[in-house]
Amino acid sequence: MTSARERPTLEEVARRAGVSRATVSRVVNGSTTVAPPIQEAVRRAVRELGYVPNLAARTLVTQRTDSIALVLPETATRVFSDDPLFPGIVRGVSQELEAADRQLVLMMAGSTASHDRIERYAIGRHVDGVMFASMHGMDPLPGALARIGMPAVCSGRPLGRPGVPYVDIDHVSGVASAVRHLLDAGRQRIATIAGPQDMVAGIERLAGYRDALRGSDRRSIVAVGDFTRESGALAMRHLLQDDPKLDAVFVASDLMADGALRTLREAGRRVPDDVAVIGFDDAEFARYTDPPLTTVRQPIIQIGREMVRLLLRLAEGAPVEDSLILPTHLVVRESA
Amino acid sequence: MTSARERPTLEEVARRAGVSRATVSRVVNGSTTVAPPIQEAVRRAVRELGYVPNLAARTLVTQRTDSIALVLPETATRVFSDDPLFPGIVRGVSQELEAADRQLVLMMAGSTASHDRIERYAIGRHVDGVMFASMHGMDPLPGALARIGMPAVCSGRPLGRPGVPYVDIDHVSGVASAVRHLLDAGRQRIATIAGPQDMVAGIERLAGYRDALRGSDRRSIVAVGDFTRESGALAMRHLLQDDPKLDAVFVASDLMADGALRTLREAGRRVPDDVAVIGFDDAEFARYTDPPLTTVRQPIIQIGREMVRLLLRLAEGAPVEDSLILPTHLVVRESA
DNA sequence: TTGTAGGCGTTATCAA
DNA sequence: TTGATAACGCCTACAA
Repeated sequence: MTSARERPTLEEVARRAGVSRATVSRVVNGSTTVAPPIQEAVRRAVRELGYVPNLAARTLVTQRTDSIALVLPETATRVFSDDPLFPGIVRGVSQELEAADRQLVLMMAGSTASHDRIERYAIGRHVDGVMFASMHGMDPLPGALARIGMPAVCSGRPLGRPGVPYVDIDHVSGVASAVRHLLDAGRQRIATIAGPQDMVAGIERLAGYRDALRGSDRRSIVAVGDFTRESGALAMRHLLQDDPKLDAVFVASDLMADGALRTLREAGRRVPDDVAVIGFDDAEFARYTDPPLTTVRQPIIQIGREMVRLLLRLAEGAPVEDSLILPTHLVVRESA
Repeated sequence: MTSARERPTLEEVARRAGVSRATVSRVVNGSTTVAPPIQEAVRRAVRELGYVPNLAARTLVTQRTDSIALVLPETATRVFSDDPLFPGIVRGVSQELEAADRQLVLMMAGSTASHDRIERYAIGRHVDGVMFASMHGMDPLPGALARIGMPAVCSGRPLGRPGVPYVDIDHVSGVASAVRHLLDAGRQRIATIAGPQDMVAGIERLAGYRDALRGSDRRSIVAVGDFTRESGALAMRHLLQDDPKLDAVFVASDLMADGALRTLREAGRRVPDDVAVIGFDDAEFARYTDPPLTTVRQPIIQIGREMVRLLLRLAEGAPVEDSLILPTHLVVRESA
């Protein structure tokens, strides 16, 4: 109904305030070298006209957009499902970006088409940098972006040659602390439910489990899930079939651990009396499972924050380390 | 390590292909009025140089960005919590946007600062249009955007004077079907757990409940939550104190209904024998509650899709209706 | 301290 | 069918 289609430009503000475009630009961008009365006049003109800078024009000359993309190569459904890692990362990223007055652009890429569109978006310089999380397989995009000078960082070591800086946790030592806890408790048959083997978190935690068991005389008992609750429940059923006498299981994510807990309950096993269970992540809900879950905590919010720091330094041309590995620690509750 | 900092421009592609900038532009944008051999030469140059158009420059002249924002005035934590409405909206929006080859920019605005940044972002024309969902109170932003010619639509009727087109459901008739179901079953004391009264969904569903009860001789018994599971559990406790003999409760969201179910269980009430429970939304998990939840289904994915359709038509200057109201229907399971 | 002028990389309007 | 050329709106030397 209302129109006022045309948006005012610097030019018009300048005319109204009786100064040049340059002066208006200075005021708008907070330069201090403008006489106070003129500043005031300009500000009034800005207010009266409702002037807001055209970001495209500004970007064209400054070569920056002040916005940063976070790419999650997952469908919206999966991103918003109850996996607590996504909110954690997004929170950390948001906090740090807010502090730097940058805009977060969240992009989900569940399909090839959307993956391509994101590529064009980033290469087209709609954003100043790109962060990746939850990567599967060997995605060439981070490396490709880095190669053409677009700042990029990953959460989790990229598979293949890194090519871009990344923030990750020490999966192996995290898992080691969990397995050691089980060994110390005298558990004899320690199984694992591993994560998907196309993701670095899935791969490394399984490797960590194997490493940790090597020193003992226990053999490894493995089932593989995909980090969802359902896959955890299913994997637990398989483990129970493979070795009905198992007395402990290290699960590579809390969500899968929750599924495993359900299966154990249905199978009549008591936790931790018959079977000890340890998860990974220390998700919010881990405190409320039945029984409360012993788990390896990873500082997920901090991971998000560190990604941003890394990226911003990268973007301003500062030297950055190739990787940042954050520590984990075991949170002992009642399930083991 | 690698550099190749400078990105190739149209100019360089033109030089390499031995044609003018205009011709390159035509090829890049798929104009058919270019001779095949020249097209081929240009394409090769594009490939060899790894040319990708600078979006800011393009936007500056075309006045469009091909990306659309979805604003959720909530913190990341809340958006990613288990409320099934967010994923539903995002899925619907994504699907429709993908079909239109537009980029989705998801923006969360839990704080005033981020709300302001989003305002600048939108007014600065970083996007071609803005969709709002989960609005609280009387947010002036949608109306403000519309007034300056930025296409905007809402999910849920905006409080106050609309000012922008919106997609919503028929809350009142949805609630009516639920309450009628309870009345038909002979329930005598029908309570409600309402949603937050700064959101239109909270307000209208409560009004619907009151309307529906008016015809009968039942009195209304009301507690208010904020659409979270915890608030539902708490509100149910209050209702039980207010009227220990209540035999039915209509809950304004499935998440709150789940909380209410838990409270009822803890209080030793059988559902639906002692107390019938009806929710609203038909979330995924409503099928798996104990007992499975009778609920009012709203077509959440379709809401997302319709918002996009409305917005795209608005953006191309086509006439659009002021609002689109989608139907709901009662899904009867075991809780009522 | 303020203004002038050039240029950022495209698209679009003309002529040729 | 192709090529100059003028915008698009802004920032930033540089000059005054």
